[in-house]
Amino acid sequence: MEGQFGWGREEGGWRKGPWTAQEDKLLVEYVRQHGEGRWNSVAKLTGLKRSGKSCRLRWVNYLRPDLKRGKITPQEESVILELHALWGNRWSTIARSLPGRTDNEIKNYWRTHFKKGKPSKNIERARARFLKQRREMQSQLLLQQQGQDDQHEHQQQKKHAADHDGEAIVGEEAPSPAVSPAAAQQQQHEDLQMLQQDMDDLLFQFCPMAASCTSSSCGLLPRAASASEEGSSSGDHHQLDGGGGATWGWGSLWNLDDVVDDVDGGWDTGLFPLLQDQGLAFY
DNA sequence: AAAAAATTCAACCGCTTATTT
DNA sequence: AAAATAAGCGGTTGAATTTTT
Repeated sequence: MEGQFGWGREEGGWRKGPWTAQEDKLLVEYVRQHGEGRWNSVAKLTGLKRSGKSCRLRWVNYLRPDLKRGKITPQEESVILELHALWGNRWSTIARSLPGRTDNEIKNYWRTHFKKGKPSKNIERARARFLKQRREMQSQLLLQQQGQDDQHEHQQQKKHAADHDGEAIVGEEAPSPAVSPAAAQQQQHEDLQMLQQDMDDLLFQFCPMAASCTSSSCGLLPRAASASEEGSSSGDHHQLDGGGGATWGWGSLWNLDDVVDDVDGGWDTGLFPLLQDQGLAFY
């Protein structure tokens, strides 16, 4: 039997839910004989219990032979990034510049990777790991310090206030020439804290999202041609109403995912080694 | 090792636009 | 010219899968 899962049954005459291989076969056969379109007659002619809408969707998003399978490539990704910055959520428009990719696919990709406020999961994870690490480190340091810290009037050690809006850059501390051992310790401690802060900032900076998207990596014009596809109607896009548009967009190249996915080492090859040079370990 | 949380993505829905009758 | 039907679009859902705890 087939209706195994709760959603996948038929409802109001039409089957819904995931397509089976047999259904696909029927639809493919139909298209071979009759071409694309006239989706409502699929059910009549083939006995498939699917609405025309469902048939069209299945064909367009999955069965179409010119579809490109597999992961979105880095090149494709940057096209998506740029075009989205340019046009916002006009998925189908964007898809026209990515042969073999569907609007649905691009939409999904965007949502899972770049949805507002959500840096790539890799960054999130790295950051979570890092913060955890830092927490532990700090408490450890605190204990350590309490142990050997006698009576020191630490007057202005908290000089860097909490609201750091500046752009911290790693390593610009100059250790003062001659200092007592105790002071040196203190100094070291501060350095460490500062470094941690810096790393924190760095992680964020690593995810640019500053705009400046001039369509560089791909020669794509806003409204221009690309009409070569499907040959039918040429000017089919709706007017670019003032409302939509690029509400925001980050630049094109910050493919951390590439680094992470393609190179095996993940973060070991990216930012972290740099930080590890400072004598800090992660994981 | 198992349970919980997070992610993914195929497919749905409602709405708009285009085409046909 | 208007109503009806079909196609297209973008947002949303939720089962299956993967990752984390």
